[in-house]
Amino acid sequence: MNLPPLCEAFVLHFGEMGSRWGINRTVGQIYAVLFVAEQPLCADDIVERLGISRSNVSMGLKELQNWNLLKPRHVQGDRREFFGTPDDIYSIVRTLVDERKKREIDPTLTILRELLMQSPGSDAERYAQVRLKEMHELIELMTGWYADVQKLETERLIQLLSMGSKVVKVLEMKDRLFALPGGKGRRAISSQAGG
Amino acid sequence: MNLPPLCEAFVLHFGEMGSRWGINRTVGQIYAVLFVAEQPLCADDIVERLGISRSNVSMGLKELQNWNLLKPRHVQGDRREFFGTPDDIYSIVRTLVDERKKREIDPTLTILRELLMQSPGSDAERYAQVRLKEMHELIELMTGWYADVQKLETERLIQLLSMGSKVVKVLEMKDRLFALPGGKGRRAISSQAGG
DNA sequence: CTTTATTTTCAGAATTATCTGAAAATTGGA
DNA sequence: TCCAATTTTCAGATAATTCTGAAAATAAAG
Repeated sequence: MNLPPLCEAFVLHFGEMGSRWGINRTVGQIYAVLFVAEQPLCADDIVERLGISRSNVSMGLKELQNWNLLKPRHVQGDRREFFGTPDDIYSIVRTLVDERKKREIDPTLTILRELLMQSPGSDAERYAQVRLKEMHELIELMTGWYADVQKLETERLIQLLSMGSKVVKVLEMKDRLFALPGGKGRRAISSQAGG
Repeated sequence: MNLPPLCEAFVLHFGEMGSRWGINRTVGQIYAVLFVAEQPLCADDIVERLGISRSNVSMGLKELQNWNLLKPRHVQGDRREFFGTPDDIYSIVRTLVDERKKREIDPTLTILRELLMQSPGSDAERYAQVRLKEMHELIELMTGWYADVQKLETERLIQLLSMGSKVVKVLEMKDRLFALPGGKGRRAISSQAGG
């Protein structure tokens, strides 16, 4: 590997992590190299830095492009194609989450809905549906939260995440301030939650 | 596979998804079988349902236990060990997130901190540190949010997730109500966010 | 159209992960 | 203690994946 020690350490770790997330180690390393590179790189730059075959780099770049994780760049007077990663790290995370959702969560929700439509043919199936319904509701809750929060501009998102659970305190305060007689103010939330 | 069609469809899908998340397909299937089973199962029950070898089941169960994902159960007058999954699906997700954090996020934070302590020996390393710092701050923001939110009881968590970005509206309202002259009320949040 | 730089494809090699059966270890009861 | 039931281990077999080099495809420049 032909990289400064600091970069190499990061690239190795990132590749390792990638392989635990269902991403090919090499693809993770290619992404890491691009992430810490000040300038966009072409395929041969990556070959040189990682010491892997040109064809391997080609396939890796293709995969990363399928994930919308790369920014293609052109260098004046150079026929080769260069790639970089988005400057805004939040946009990287958004892309990652969106793509994983599309590939993994959405198909899972589809299957769960299909299975919940079926009429159970036995006690075993009836009980399985109870569990599948719980799972379906949980996934919907989490994806709903993400879909909503995703619309926020980054600064607002940071604000929200920084608050953490303190938000709940604010909600309680809001409830106290605006509660109608009989606690009507909270019912809208509870009904969404309960399922 | 010796399962009712509905269960089989779920088990197959879950195994497939598992393999995209760095979990062995068979381990995913074992978990899925336990998840939809009304009663705890012993290893041989799983052998029968999945049609895989006894030793494979043994290793799979061991791995799931390392992830704290199983509840060992005992059946009166039976020497065999039985396993189930927690009834509360929220506790399952908490365990999953905790374990992944422990195995993947925490070591990553450690490495990032180490690399950020080093004095850069070149422009390339100097720039890499800029990017690594961005990544470190983002991960700290997200894990901080999780650590905080994790403490909430499930009902509160559901409430918070159901609100999604509407929380921001409530925050804005709070700011307007309690802002000190000169906007002092928001500074605590902005400083955490900006880095 | 031809040439040449560059990228992509893909069959087979190399590597890695997974699975199995047989043997060893463990455990609870007699 | 011994025995029998059960679980775990692990070396080798099997299967899946990743990687490579060579050839094909593509595309810009002449």
